[in-house]
Amino acid sequence: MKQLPTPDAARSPLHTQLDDLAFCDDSDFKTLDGLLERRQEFEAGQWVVLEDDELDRTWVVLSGWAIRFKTFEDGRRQILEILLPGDIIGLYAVMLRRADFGVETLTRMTLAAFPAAALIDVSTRAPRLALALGWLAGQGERRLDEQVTRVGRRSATERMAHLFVELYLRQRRIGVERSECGQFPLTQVILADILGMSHVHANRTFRSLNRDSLATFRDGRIILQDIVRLATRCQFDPSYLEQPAVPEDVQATLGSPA
Amino acid sequence: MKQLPTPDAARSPLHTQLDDLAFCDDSDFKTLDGLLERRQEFEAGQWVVLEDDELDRTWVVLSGWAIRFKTFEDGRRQILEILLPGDIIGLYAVMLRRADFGVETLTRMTLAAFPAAALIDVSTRAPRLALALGWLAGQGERRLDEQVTRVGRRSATERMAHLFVELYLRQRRIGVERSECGQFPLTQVILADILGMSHVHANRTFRSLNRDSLATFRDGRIILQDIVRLATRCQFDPSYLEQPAVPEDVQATLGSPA
DNA sequence: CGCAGATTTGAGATCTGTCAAGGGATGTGG
DNA sequence: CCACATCCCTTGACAGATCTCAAATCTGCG
Repeated sequence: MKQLPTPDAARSPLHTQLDDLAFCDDSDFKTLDGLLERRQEFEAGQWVVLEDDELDRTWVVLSGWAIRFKTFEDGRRQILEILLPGDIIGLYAVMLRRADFGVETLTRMTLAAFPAAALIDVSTRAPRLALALGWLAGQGERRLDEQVTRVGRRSATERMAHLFVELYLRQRRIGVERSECGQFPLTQVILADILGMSHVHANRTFRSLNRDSLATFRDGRIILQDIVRLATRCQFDPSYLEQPAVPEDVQATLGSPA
Repeated sequence: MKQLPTPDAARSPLHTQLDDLAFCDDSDFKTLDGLLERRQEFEAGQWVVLEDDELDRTWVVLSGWAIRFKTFEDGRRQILEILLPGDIIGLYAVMLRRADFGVETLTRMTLAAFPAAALIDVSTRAPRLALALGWLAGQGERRLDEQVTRVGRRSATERMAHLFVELYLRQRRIGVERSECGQFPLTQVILADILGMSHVHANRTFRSLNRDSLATFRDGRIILQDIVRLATRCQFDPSYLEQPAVPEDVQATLGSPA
């Protein structure tokens, strides 16, 4: 059975994601909350993870936006993904104890540290929760697959429209207010580095969407005006974002939530 | 302590990868072999996983080459990664019970089926092994990060050189004969779909490397002629392929191999 | 031989990057 | 309040990269 949202609003995005699985129960959430002891605030533009850092903890995003990226010596930068509330940063990287990427905040942000040791405990102490975290990691991998195809096989306009629709749907899922959906704190330089193009071309591409009344810019934020036409423009297929149900055999093996 | 290679040659690539961790012992390998019951042969050009298939098992590559990819309705295709012996296909996808990608063999291939149920068992029955598999998955994710960067932020020549060096190093790791290293069963159409370019441009790019005596083509295979200069050409940084040591606290928690 | 698939090349159109410059908003110090 | 710096958005011009279309060549195979 689905759980009601936790009173603690700051933690709800992760719970919302896990709730969608209809799989964890209150005791799992208690275990999770126990593991997420250290909470930490960041300002916009701060580094959370340095490239090539040794990594002894992973982070859970409670609020705010961040980017995960790689840079070259010559200054080129590729953003691998946008991190939103409910996302987990570097679940595997922490197992390897090394970050091959940097993480930087785009807005004020609340994060919860997830010590490496806890990750190993969790599989024995709360196998259902461990599976749920693996589930989230799987979601992240599916998004990364889509990022490869977006950058590799779509035109500039398609790339941008596709990213916008993805972000919109991810906001919807984590329970962002309807009126706040489709508003992104992204600069055009950041868009360029996500989509693998120069910032000049990112501007031209955005202006083109803007001329077609698909997106606009106000108060430092990108605002989507017509999701449906954006999705049409890039033949958006939302299946890679969908949350599949938990198979029955898995439920049988691990036991249903209370 | 490192284990000696298993007598069963066909299974050795996976063991080799796991051996590098110096982490699993004989009983772990026995457990692994027990899980990999169904072995299956494929011809070149066969489908292993259909796009949008329901997925009730994952596969371990024992020998041969394959690609994991996505296609569009209009025929565009993006190859997400090259699969080599020792790689695991869709470890997370199987948890989600759905493949958002296809897998197709490039050569004759031996695969071992890894039933979904076994994945859930393994974390309780052989936690060290479960961790080792997570490790491998982490390696795969790091490669995917690099694929995003390669496609998004490198020139055509850099992309191709970078892919070649990666494949060479991966062959080295899994114990391919020195004389066989740097020989790839890849067509230029496949190269194009990995690197996010047209096959015409893939040809021109390859010809350019060929003119510089960096790579050549013989008997249907690409053959690298000068790894060092290829690596220089794309400022190759091998750190994303390196196998970090198992942290001491992890060893302490799970116990050392016998 | 004839076919299918793969490589190769040329020509022209299109896309994208680089360089350069200007404008607007914001913040700081005088 | 102004001067100034900074950051971001915007645009034009041009060079270079890449795509598409088309066709020729080559190779393995039945």
